[in-house]
Amino acid sequence: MKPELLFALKKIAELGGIEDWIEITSKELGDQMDKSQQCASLYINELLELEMLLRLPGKKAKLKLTDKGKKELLQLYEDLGKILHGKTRIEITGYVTKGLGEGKFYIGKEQYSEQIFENFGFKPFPGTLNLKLEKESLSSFLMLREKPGILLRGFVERDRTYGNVKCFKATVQELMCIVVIPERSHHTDIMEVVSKHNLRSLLDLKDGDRVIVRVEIDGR
Amino acid sequence: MKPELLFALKKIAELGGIEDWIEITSKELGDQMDKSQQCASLYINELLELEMLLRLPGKKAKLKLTDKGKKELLQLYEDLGKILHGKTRIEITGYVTKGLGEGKFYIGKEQYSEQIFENFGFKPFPGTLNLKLEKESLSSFLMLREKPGILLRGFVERDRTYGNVKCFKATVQELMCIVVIPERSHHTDIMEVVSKHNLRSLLDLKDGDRVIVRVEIDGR
DNA sequence: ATTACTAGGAATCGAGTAC
DNA sequence: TGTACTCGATTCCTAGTAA
Repeated sequence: MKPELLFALKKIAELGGIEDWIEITSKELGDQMDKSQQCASLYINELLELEMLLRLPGKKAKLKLTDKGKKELLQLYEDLGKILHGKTRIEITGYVTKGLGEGKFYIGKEQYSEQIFENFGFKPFPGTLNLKLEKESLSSFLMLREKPGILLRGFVERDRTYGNVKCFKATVQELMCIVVIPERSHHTDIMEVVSKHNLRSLLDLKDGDRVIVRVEIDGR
Repeated sequence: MKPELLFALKKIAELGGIEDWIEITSKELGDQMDKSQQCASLYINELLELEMLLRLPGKKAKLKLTDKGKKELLQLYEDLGKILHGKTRIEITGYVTKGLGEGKFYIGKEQYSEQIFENFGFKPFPGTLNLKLEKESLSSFLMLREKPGILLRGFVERDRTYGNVKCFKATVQELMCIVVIPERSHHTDIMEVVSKHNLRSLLDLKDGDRVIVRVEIDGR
């Protein structure tokens, strides 16, 4: 990807194109970037071509980044974090919510909890803390799902297939825990956390409480 | 600054040029960036011109980013953080260490603590928690020092001049606290934190304990 | 070896303009 | 209004090569 394009993407994101459709003319974008209208128009078309941008036709065109576009910026952000701080530790914030998570179902299975013990050195409490993610954390979660993480291998039991589950070491209020992402889970804004303890009672969490999870990501 | 140059800078940083001198030829840099040797050579010279890079002459040249170069990357990192997460909250990590900080001296002064009360709503405990920063956090701290923060105005008392002090809202283990930076402090790797409480005893911290401080920075 | 000059070719950019 | 085309101008990149 060409640097100029990446900066155009950044500029569009900066103007609000990450969350919502923004109305912007190629002239305006050009002005923002100290480039001509024609040039900005070109950038937009190339970004559309690359499927990093969506456009709603109209008088003043409406623009919005695609997931692919967001990922491109997140990748750059993460790269820089790694370069500047030597590691990546991202914060994901959400609100405690009642289950419905698949996680509990998985963690209950001996085959999974055994693998957690092998990888993390403890047997998890057989329940998950479910967090409804803040809007601002969704992009980070999206990125996290792309990461390899630590794999708990799936298995088959009586005609039922249990898929792989990805784990990430994390902390909640300095307590070690694990973020659990079933490999074939759907696009969701719920994140599940497991721990040696019953986090809900240990931290005295109630539905709606705001929780910050710090997730560790491998340096590459 | 030209996008290509920024990416060259990023690449050099990625190869280790942030902390140490790295030996790299223009050919190698070119290969890394999918550009020709001549082009990479040009980038290097332009970055030297911009004072974002230092070079030690020799057979294989040694390169290292300057503070200005680091700041350029940090700025980009921060921009992206703001765009992607809507705010900037940086983590700075250090180890508890004994005083020598100027902070305690300042906080003891009624004129300062009164201003802290006005700005943050509490009277600080008359002592500071001093952290010797981790190497990885130094660049973040450098950046923080550049930020406006919240200003405690200095004053004059009996021929002695007390300078301005910058503050940043922060948390240590979910506890609200304030990072304090005397405006004319020297380049240092010690960061001082004040709080309503005696953090040292409340969190049972001993010299050498590792502490993560999360500092909030204004959205612009 | 490596760096950096020159010259030519390639791409990018912006003015004018059609739609 | 807007967008996006053509087409020179300019910038950027590379091959060749000198130091």
